[in-house]
Amino acid sequence: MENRNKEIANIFYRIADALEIKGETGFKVVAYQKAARILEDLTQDVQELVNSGQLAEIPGIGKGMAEKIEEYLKTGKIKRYEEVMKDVPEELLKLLEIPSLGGKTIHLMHKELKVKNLDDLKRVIEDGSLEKLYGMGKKKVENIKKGIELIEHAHERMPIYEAMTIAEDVIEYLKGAPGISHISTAGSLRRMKETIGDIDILATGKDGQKTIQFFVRHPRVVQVLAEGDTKGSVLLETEAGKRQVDLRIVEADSFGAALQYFTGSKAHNIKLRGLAKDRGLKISEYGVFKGEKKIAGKTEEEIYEVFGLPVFPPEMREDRGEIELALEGKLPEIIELKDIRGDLHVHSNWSDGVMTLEELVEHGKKLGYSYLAVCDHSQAAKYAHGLSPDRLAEQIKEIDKINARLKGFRLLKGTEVDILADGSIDFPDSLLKKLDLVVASIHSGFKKNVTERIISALKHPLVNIIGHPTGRLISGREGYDVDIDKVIEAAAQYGKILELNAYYDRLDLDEFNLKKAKEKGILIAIGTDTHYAHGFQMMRFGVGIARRAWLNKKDVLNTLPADKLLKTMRK
DNA sequence: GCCGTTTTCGGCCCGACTGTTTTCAGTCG
Repeated sequence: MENRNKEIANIFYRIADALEIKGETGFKVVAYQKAARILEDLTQDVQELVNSGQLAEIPGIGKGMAEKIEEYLKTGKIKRYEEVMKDVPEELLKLLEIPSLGGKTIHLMHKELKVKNLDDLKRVIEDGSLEKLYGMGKKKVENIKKGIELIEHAHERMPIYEAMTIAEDVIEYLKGAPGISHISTAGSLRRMKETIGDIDILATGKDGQKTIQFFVRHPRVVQVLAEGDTKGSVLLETEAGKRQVDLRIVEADSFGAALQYFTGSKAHNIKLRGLAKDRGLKISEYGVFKGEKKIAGKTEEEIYEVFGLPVFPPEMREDRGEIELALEGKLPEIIELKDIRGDLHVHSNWSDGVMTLEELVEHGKKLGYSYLAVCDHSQAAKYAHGLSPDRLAEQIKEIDKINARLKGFRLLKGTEVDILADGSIDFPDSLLKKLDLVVASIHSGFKKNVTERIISALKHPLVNIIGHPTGRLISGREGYDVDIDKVIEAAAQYGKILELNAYYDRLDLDEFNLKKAKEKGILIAIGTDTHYAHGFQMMRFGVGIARRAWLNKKDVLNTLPADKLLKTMRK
């Protein structure tokens, strides 16, 4: 069900690619891409919108798109797609992924040299026939060759934690550059997307050229892709492979405009530019202009203020309705990192963590939290030294002792208990009753009746939270065979809480499912699932994703003080 | 292909960079 939105989106993306190669006007290409993105962002099944006749009311979905969507829902096919693909070999679409190679050139090499795939392309590079085409030359071919190398050597998106670590390292390094100030991340990293393509950094500098020269001499640079006065682009060697980092240098007077511009998203910016146009203004990375006169540029506040708009949190800048709402003064408040009063999922050395209970307390206090929920594994999780019922009983006593000595901080007695193959819970009720909170998770049998098992856990009166509800791992696992919409439905029905696991490789629920959960009034618990001290830092990624889903402070359980949190839990 | 109380036709975000040209096209973000 849920995937039909995605299926149609993919077809639209492919039509867009094919049209680009066919040399259609760029506006059609953009129209298909926009429609595809709208479908991906929907929280409802597109069929529901068709049924209620609301489909064509969505801006960006016109008559043509609506017809094609309905056609797909009825017949499983879109004629226009098949038509378009008649002229464009399947494998040709993939060539668009090659940097510095676009639709026009692909069209040309397809028509003139009968290039149909990557191998053909390599051949016409080697035999020199590509270079002879009109408008081509030695350097263009050389750049295409480099582009091919780039995509063939690991260029997939990186997890946000990795990107953030690299960015912080580069920013630290750049502080030593001559004349530099105002350094910031930009792009999808600043918007806190769960994965990042290139790392974008923006700074102001007195001498752009010198700063860029300093930048490209970073000790881990293995290739310089571009080196100009205002822009540098490099590949850095990291443990995970080569990663691209771009640096832009602007004048202080344009910093806000550039930061706004390079933070994106592209769709958000296009909408903003449309607003500018309506008002006879022009907006670029240098500022907002009225005729020749620059009327804003120094800060993001200035830029947005021109349009009567607030400074959007970067996480909201996706053109998902934020601009329209803000124009009506109805932009919702979203949660902030400082609203978090504690971490609701941490492990100790009683199971597979490395920190003692005392160390957990120490770290929790240092972070300014007022509680941490100790959620060690249960006995079925043998690989993780899951606790037997006796050991858990012992841990409960130990935590009571520690809490008795504490003021203004407490360890919550929790568990991350396994949901077993038959949907039952790995601890007896008598023990669960002694806990402050019960997180139930799937850790085995990823393909066996997962939906039913999770729903039976949700029905269990002593289970409060479902941990990492889909089980996906960003860097390499699809997740359980689970119907997450049914799980969300059931959580709403039984008044239960779903976890946003903040560990960077999980971020589960993701932003789309969080949005669905919020719409059903479900409370979210954010926990880092940390097993070691550094892992507490994952909270910022969890909150970032929560912000991308527009969660409010009230949607998140651990913005509550401990007593209220416990009261909520007992309801 | 989408969209509209300044338009149902003619617009659609803007600029940098590169490489190919000799005034511009393609690609990118």
